[in-house]
Amino acid sequence: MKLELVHTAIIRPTAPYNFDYSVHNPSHYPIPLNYWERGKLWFSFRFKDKLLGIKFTNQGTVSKPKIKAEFYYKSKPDKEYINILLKELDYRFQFSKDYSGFYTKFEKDRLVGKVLQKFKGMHGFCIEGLYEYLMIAILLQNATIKRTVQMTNIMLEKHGDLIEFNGIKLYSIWKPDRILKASESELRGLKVGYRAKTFIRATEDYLKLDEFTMRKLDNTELRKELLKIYGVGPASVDYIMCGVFHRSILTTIPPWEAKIYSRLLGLKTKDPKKIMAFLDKRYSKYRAAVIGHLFMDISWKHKREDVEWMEKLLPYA
DNA sequence: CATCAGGGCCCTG
DNA sequence: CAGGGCCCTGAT
Repeated sequence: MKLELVHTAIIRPTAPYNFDYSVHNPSHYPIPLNYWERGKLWFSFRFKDKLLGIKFTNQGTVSKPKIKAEFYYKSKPDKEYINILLKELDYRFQFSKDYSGFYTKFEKDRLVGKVLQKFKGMHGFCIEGLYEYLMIAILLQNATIKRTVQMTNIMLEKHGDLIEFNGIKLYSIWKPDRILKASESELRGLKVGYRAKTFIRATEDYLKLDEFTMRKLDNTELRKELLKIYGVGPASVDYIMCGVFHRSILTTIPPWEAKIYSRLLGLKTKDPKKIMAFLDKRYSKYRAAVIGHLFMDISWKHKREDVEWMEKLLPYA
Protein backbone atom coordinates (compact mmCIF):
# COMPACT_ATOMS: atom_id res chain seq x y z
CA MET A 1 0.00 0.00 0.00
CA LYS A 2 1.38 3.40 -1.04
CA LEU A 3 1.19 6.19 1.51
CA GLU A 4 1.31 9.95 0.95
CA LEU A 5 3.00 12.66 2.94
CA VAL A 6 0.22 14.08 5.10
CA HIS A 7 1.96 15.98 7.88
CA THR A 8 5.33 17.36 8.95
CA ALA A 9 6.38 18.21 12.48
CA ILE A 10 9.52 19.39 14.23
CA ILE A 11 10.64 17.50 17.32
CA ARG A 12 13.10 19.01 19.78
CA PRO A 13 14.47 16.30 22.09
CA THR A 14 16.04 17.10 25.44
CA ALA A 15 19.76 17.72 25.03
CA PRO A 16 22.14 16.05 24.97
CA TYR A 17 20.61 13.99 22.18
CA ASN A 18 22.59 11.98 19.68
CA PHE A 19 20.26 11.17 16.80
CA ASP A 20 21.92 8.10 15.32
CA TYR A 21 22.64 6.43 18.64
CA SER A 22 19.05 7.07 19.69
CA VAL A 23 17.19 5.65 16.71
CA HIS A 24 19.36 2.74 15.63
CA ASN A 25 20.72 -0.26 17.48
CA PRO A 26 23.23 -2.22 15.40
CA SER A 27 22.98 -5.23 17.71
CA HIS A 28 19.39 -5.88 16.69
CA TYR A 29 18.83 -8.52 14.06
CA PRO A 30 17.88 -7.21 10.62
CA ILE A 31 14.13 -6.97 10.31
CA PRO A 32 12.38 -5.00 7.55
CA LEU A 33 10.25 -2.91 9.91
CA ASN A 34 12.55 0.08 9.72
CA TYR A 35 15.44 1.39 7.72
CA TRP A 36 18.25 3.54 9.03
CA GLU A 37 21.04 5.48 7.45
CA ARG A 38 23.15 8.21 9.02
CA GLY A 39 20.88 11.07 10.02
CA LYS A 40 17.72 9.37 8.78
CA LEU A 41 15.23 6.79 9.93
CA TRP A 42 12.20 5.35 8.13
CA PHE A 43 9.83 3.12 10.05
CA SER A 44 6.35 1.66 9.93
CA PHE A 45 4.19 2.64 12.84
CA ARG A 46 0.84 1.16 13.75
CA PHE A 47 -0.90 3.28 16.31
CA LYS A 48 -4.55 3.45 17.30
CA ASP A 49 -5.55 1.30 14.33
CA LYS A 50 -3.78 3.43 11.73
CA LEU A 51 -0.69 2.15 9.94
CA LEU A 52 1.62 5.01 9.03
CA GLY A 53 5.03 5.42 7.53
CA ILE A 54 7.25 7.85 9.40
CA LYS A 55 10.53 9.43 8.36
CA PHE A 56 12.87 11.20 10.75
CA THR A 57 15.59 13.48 9.48
CA ASN A 58 18.23 14.83 11.83
CA GLN A 59 18.46 18.60 11.55
CA GLY A 60 20.30 19.34 14.78
CA THR A 61 23.36 18.56 16.86
CA VAL A 62 23.90 16.74 20.15
CA SER A 63 23.67 19.96 22.12
CA LYS A 64 20.96 21.56 19.93
CA PRO A 65 18.85 18.63 18.83
CA LYS A 66 16.15 18.97 16.19
CA ILE A 67 14.34 16.32 14.19
CA LYS A 68 12.08 16.74 11.19
CA ALA A 69 9.32 14.15 11.37
CA GLU A 70 7.32 13.39 8.23
CA PHE A 71 4.14 11.35 8.43
CA TYR A 72 2.82 9.27 5.55
CA TYR A 73 -0.71 7.93 5.45
CA LYS A 74 -3.70 7.28 3.16
CA SER A 75 -5.48 10.46 4.18
CA LYS A 76 -4.90 13.46 6.36
CA PRO A 77 -5.35 12.53 10.04
CA ASP A 78 -6.97 15.06 12.37
CA LYS A 79 -5.06 17.28 14.77
CA GLU A 80 -6.03 15.26 17.80
CA TYR A 81 -4.53 12.11 16.29
CA ILE A 82 -1.29 13.89 15.43
CA ASN A 83 -1.06 15.15 18.99
CA ILE A 84 -1.38 11.76 20.64
CA LEU A 85 0.90 10.29 18.01
CA LEU A 86 3.63 12.79 18.87
CA LYS A 87 3.15 12.01 22.53
CA GLU A 88 3.52 8.31 21.80
CA LEU A 89 6.69 8.92 19.80
CA ASP A 90 8.03 10.88 22.74
CA TYR A 91 7.56 7.79 24.89
CA ARG A 92 8.93 5.30 22.38
CA PHE A 93 12.02 7.37 21.59
CA GLN A 94 12.42 8.94 25.06
CA PHE A 95 12.93 12.35 23.50
CA SER A 96 12.25 14.19 26.76
CA LYS A 97 14.26 11.97 29.06
CA ASP A 98 17.02 13.68 31.03
CA TYR A 99 20.13 11.55 31.45
CA SER A 100 22.39 14.21 32.90
CA GLY A 101 22.62 12.64 36.37
CA PHE A 102 23.93 9.41 34.94
CA TYR A 103 26.58 11.09 32.82
CA THR A 104 27.97 13.31 35.55
CA LYS A 105 28.14 10.43 38.00
CA PHE A 106 30.35 8.19 35.90
CA GLU A 107 32.11 10.46 33.41
CA LYS A 108 35.44 9.88 35.16
CA ASP A 109 34.92 6.15 35.72
CA ARG A 110 37.97 4.23 34.56
CA LEU A 111 36.03 1.47 32.83
CA VAL A 112 33.15 3.31 31.22
CA GLY A 113 34.02 7.02 31.34
CA LYS A 114 35.30 7.11 27.77
CA VAL A 115 32.34 5.21 26.42
CA LEU A 116 29.92 7.53 28.20
CA GLN A 117 31.66 10.50 26.61
CA LYS A 118 31.34 8.95 23.19
CA PHE A 119 27.71 8.00 23.63
CA LYS A 120 26.65 11.12 25.42
CA GLY A 121 23.19 11.91 24.19
CA MET A 122 22.09 8.34 23.55
CA HIS A 123 18.47 7.99 24.61
CA GLY A 124 16.95 4.56 25.14
CA PHE A 125 14.37 3.82 22.46
CA CYS A 126 12.01 1.13 21.27
CA ILE A 127 10.16 1.69 18.02
CA GLU A 128 7.85 -1.25 18.60
CA GLY A 129 4.89 -1.35 20.91
CA LEU A 130 4.16 -4.20 23.29
CA TYR A 131 2.45 -6.42 20.74
CA GLU A 132 5.12 -6.12 18.07
CA TYR A 133 7.92 -6.64 20.56
CA LEU A 134 6.14 -9.61 22.06
CA MET A 135 5.98 -11.29 18.67
CA ILE A 136 9.66 -10.52 18.10
CA ALA A 137 10.54 -11.97 21.51
CA ILE A 138 8.82 -15.20 20.53
CA LEU A 139 10.71 -15.27 17.24
CA LEU A 140 13.98 -14.95 19.16
CA GLN A 141 13.38 -17.79 21.58
CA ASN A 142 15.36 -20.95 21.22
CA ALA A 143 16.68 -20.05 17.81
CA THR A 144 19.83 -18.76 16.20
CA ILE A 145 19.83 -15.39 14.45
CA LYS A 146 19.59 -16.99 11.05
CA ARG A 147 16.57 -19.02 11.98
CA THR A 148 14.94 -16.03 13.64
CA VAL A 149 15.46 -13.96 10.48
CA GLN A 150 13.96 -16.67 8.33
CA MET A 151 10.91 -17.12 10.56
CA THR A 152 10.42 -13.37 10.82
CA ASN A 153 10.50 -12.89 7.07
CA ILE A 154 8.05 -15.65 6.32
CA MET A 155 5.69 -14.42 9.01
CA LEU A 156 5.87 -10.88 7.64
CA GLU A 157 5.36 -12.04 4.06
CA LYS A 158 2.35 -14.13 5.01
CA HIS A 159 0.75 -12.02 7.71
CA GLY A 160 2.51 -8.67 7.94
CA ASP A 161 1.36 -5.49 6.21
CA LEU A 162 3.55 -4.01 3.51
CA ILE A 163 3.64 -0.26 3.06
CA GLU A 164 5.51 1.98 0.66
CA PHE A 165 6.38 5.59 1.37
CA ASN A 166 9.07 8.04 0.38
CA GLY A 167 10.43 5.40 -2.00
CA ILE A 168 10.90 2.79 0.70
CA LYS A 169 9.03 -0.47 1.32
CA LEU A 170 8.64 -1.67 4.87
CA TYR A 171 6.60 -4.23 6.72
CA SER A 172 4.58 -3.82 9.85
CA ILE A 173 3.92 -6.65 12.27
CA TRP A 174 0.41 -8.03 11.75
CA LYS A 175 -2.53 -6.89 13.81
CA PRO A 176 -3.45 -9.25 16.66
CA ASP A 177 -6.74 -10.38 15.09
CA ARG A 178 -4.91 -11.47 11.96
CA ILE A 179 -3.06 -14.15 13.90
CA LEU A 180 -6.24 -15.24 15.67
CA LYS A 181 -7.84 -15.87 12.29
CA ALA A 182 -4.94 -18.02 11.19
CA SER A 183 -4.97 -21.63 12.34
CA GLU A 184 -2.19 -23.23 14.31
CA SER A 185 -1.61 -25.82 11.60
CA GLU A 186 -1.36 -23.14 8.94
CA LEU A 187 1.26 -21.30 11.01
CA ARG A 188 3.11 -24.55 11.53
CA GLY A 189 3.34 -24.82 7.79
CA LEU A 190 5.53 -21.72 7.90
CA LYS A 191 8.14 -23.70 9.84
CA VAL A 192 7.90 -21.73 13.02
CA GLY A 193 7.51 -24.93 15.00
CA TYR A 194 5.92 -24.86 18.42
CA ARG A 195 5.85 -21.06 18.19
CA ALA A 196 2.70 -21.43 16.10
CA LYS A 197 0.81 -22.16 19.29
CA THR A 198 2.75 -19.53 21.22
CA PHE A 199 1.86 -16.76 18.74
CA ILE A 200 -1.82 -17.53 19.13
CA ARG A 201 -1.88 -17.95 22.91
CA ALA A 202 0.32 -14.89 23.47
CA THR A 203 -1.93 -12.82 21.21
CA GLU A 204 -5.00 -13.89 23.19
CA ASP A 205 -3.28 -12.90 26.41
CA TYR A 206 -2.08 -9.61 24.96
CA LEU A 207 -5.62 -8.60 24.04
CA LYS A 208 -6.57 -8.75 27.72
CA LEU A 209 -3.90 -6.19 28.58
CA ASP A 210 -3.65 -2.44 28.26
CA GLU A 211 -0.08 -1.42 27.63
CA PHE A 212 -0.73 2.23 28.47
CA THR A 213 -2.01 1.37 31.93
CA MET A 214 0.91 -1.01 32.38
CA ARG A 215 3.35 1.86 31.88
CA LYS A 216 2.26 3.17 35.27
CA LEU A 217 3.07 -0.05 37.14
CA ASP A 218 6.24 -0.41 39.16
CA ASN A 219 8.85 -2.91 38.04
CA THR A 220 7.64 -5.74 40.26
CA GLU A 221 4.00 -5.43 39.24
CA LEU A 222 4.88 -4.98 35.60
CA ARG A 223 7.04 -8.09 35.57
CA LYS A 224 4.25 -10.07 37.18
CA GLU A 225 1.74 -8.93 34.54
CA LEU A 226 4.09 -9.68 31.66
CA LEU A 227 4.90 -13.15 32.97
CA LYS A 228 1.22 -14.00 32.76
CA ILE A 229 1.50 -13.86 28.98
CA TYR A 230 1.86 -17.32 27.52
CA GLY A 231 5.33 -17.74 26.08
CA VAL A 232 6.93 -15.01 28.17
CA GLY A 233 9.52 -16.27 30.62
CA PRO A 234 12.49 -14.78 32.48
CA ALA A 235 14.53 -13.99 29.38
CA SER A 236 11.80 -12.37 27.31
CA VAL A 237 10.41 -10.42 30.25
CA ASP A 238 13.72 -8.63 30.69
CA TYR A 239 13.94 -7.70 27.04
CA ILE A 240 10.37 -6.43 27.08
CA MET A 241 10.80 -4.40 30.25
CA CYS A 242 14.03 -2.80 29.07
CA GLY A 243 12.73 -2.23 25.56
CA VAL A 244 9.03 -1.53 25.50
CA PHE A 245 8.77 -0.09 28.99
CA HIS A 246 12.19 1.63 29.20
CA ARG A 247 12.91 0.15 32.62
CA SER A 248 16.54 0.30 33.51
CA ILE A 249 16.83 -3.20 34.89
CA LEU A 250 19.35 -5.97 34.73
CA THR A 251 18.22 -9.02 36.63
CA THR A 252 19.55 -11.92 34.63
CA ILE A 253 22.52 -12.12 32.29
CA PRO A 254 22.23 -14.88 29.69
CA PRO A 255 25.43 -16.90 29.21
CA TRP A 256 26.18 -15.52 25.76
CA GLU A 257 25.97 -11.96 27.08
CA ALA A 258 28.06 -12.84 30.10
CA LYS A 259 30.94 -13.78 27.81
CA ILE A 260 30.76 -10.41 26.11
CA TYR A 261 30.46 -8.36 29.31
CA SER A 262 33.28 -10.26 30.93
CA ARG A 263 35.52 -9.12 28.12
CA LEU A 264 34.19 -5.56 28.01
CA LEU A 265 34.66 -5.12 31.75
CA GLY A 266 38.06 -6.76 31.79
CA LEU A 267 36.95 -9.45 34.22
CA LYS A 268 38.44 -12.90 34.63
CA THR A 269 35.16 -14.60 35.40
CA LYS A 270 32.47 -15.46 32.89
CA ASP A 271 30.02 -16.45 35.57
CA PRO A 272 26.83 -14.37 35.13
CA LYS A 273 26.28 -14.20 38.90
CA LYS A 274 29.77 -12.86 39.60
CA ILE A 275 29.53 -10.34 36.79
CA MET A 276 26.23 -9.17 38.19
CA ALA A 277 27.71 -8.77 41.67
CA PHE A 278 30.54 -6.68 40.24
CA LEU A 279 28.16 -4.41 38.33
CA ASP A 280 25.88 -4.05 41.29
CA LYS A 281 28.66 -3.03 43.62
CA ARG A 282 30.24 -0.56 41.25
CA TYR A 283 27.24 0.93 39.45
CA SER A 284 24.22 -0.01 41.58
CA LYS A 285 21.02 1.32 40.02
CA TYR A 286 22.88 2.50 36.93
CA ARG A 287 24.20 -0.96 36.14
CA ALA A 288 21.75 -1.54 33.29
CA ALA A 289 22.58 1.84 31.75
CA VAL A 290 26.29 1.12 32.01
CA ILE A 291 25.93 -2.25 30.36
CA GLY A 292 23.67 -0.71 27.75
CA HIS A 293 26.35 1.80 26.81
CA LEU A 294 29.16 -0.76 26.72
CA PHE A 295 27.10 -3.07 24.60
CA MET A 296 26.16 -0.25 22.23
CA ASP A 297 29.81 0.65 21.88
CA ILE A 298 30.93 -2.83 20.95
CA SER A 299 27.94 -3.30 18.63
CA TRP A 300 28.72 -0.15 16.66
CA LYS A 301 32.36 -1.12 16.49
CA HIS A 302 31.41 -4.56 15.32
CA LYS A 303 29.12 -3.13 12.65
CA ARG A 304 31.87 -0.85 11.36
CA GLU A 305 34.94 -2.99 11.56
CA ASP A 306 34.02 -6.60 12.41
CA VAL A 307 35.36 -7.22 15.88
CA GLU A 308 36.81 -10.70 15.66
CA TRP A 309 35.99 -11.95 19.14
CA MET A 310 32.42 -10.65 18.83
CA GLU A 311 31.96 -12.65 15.66
CA LYS A 312 32.90 -15.75 17.62
CA LEU A 313 30.72 -14.99 20.60
CA LEU A 314 27.59 -14.02 18.71
CA PRO A 315 25.69 -17.04 17.52
CA TYR A 316 25.24 -15.84 13.95
CA ALA A 317 25.66 -19.41 12.69
C1' DC B 1 23.49 -41.64 8.36
C1' DA B 2 22.32 -40.37 13.51
C1' DT B 3 22.57 -37.39 17.33
C1' DC B 4 22.57 -33.15 19.75
C1' DA B 5 22.37 -28.43 21.39
C1' DG B 6 20.68 -23.88 20.69
C1' DG B 7 19.99 -16.17 22.64
C1' DG B 8 13.37 -20.52 26.29
C1' DC B 9 9.27 -21.78 28.02
C1' DC B 10 5.53 -24.80 29.44
C1' DC B 11 3.96 -28.58 31.77
C1' DT B 12 4.21 -32.55 34.60
C1' DG B 13 5.54 -35.21 38.54
C1' DC C 1 11.73 -27.33 41.97
C1' DA C 2 13.75 -30.61 38.39
C1' DG C 3 13.64 -32.22 34.06
C1' DG C 4 11.50 -33.71 29.68
C1' DG C 5 9.53 -32.11 25.35
C1' DC C 6 9.14 -29.03 21.70
C1' DC C 7 10.30 -27.21 16.08
C1' DC C 8 13.96 -26.55 13.09
C1' DT C 9 18.83 -26.11 11.66
C1' DG C 10 23.61 -26.78 11.47
C1' DA C 11 27.63 -28.89 13.70
C1' DT C 12 29.88 -33.20 14.79
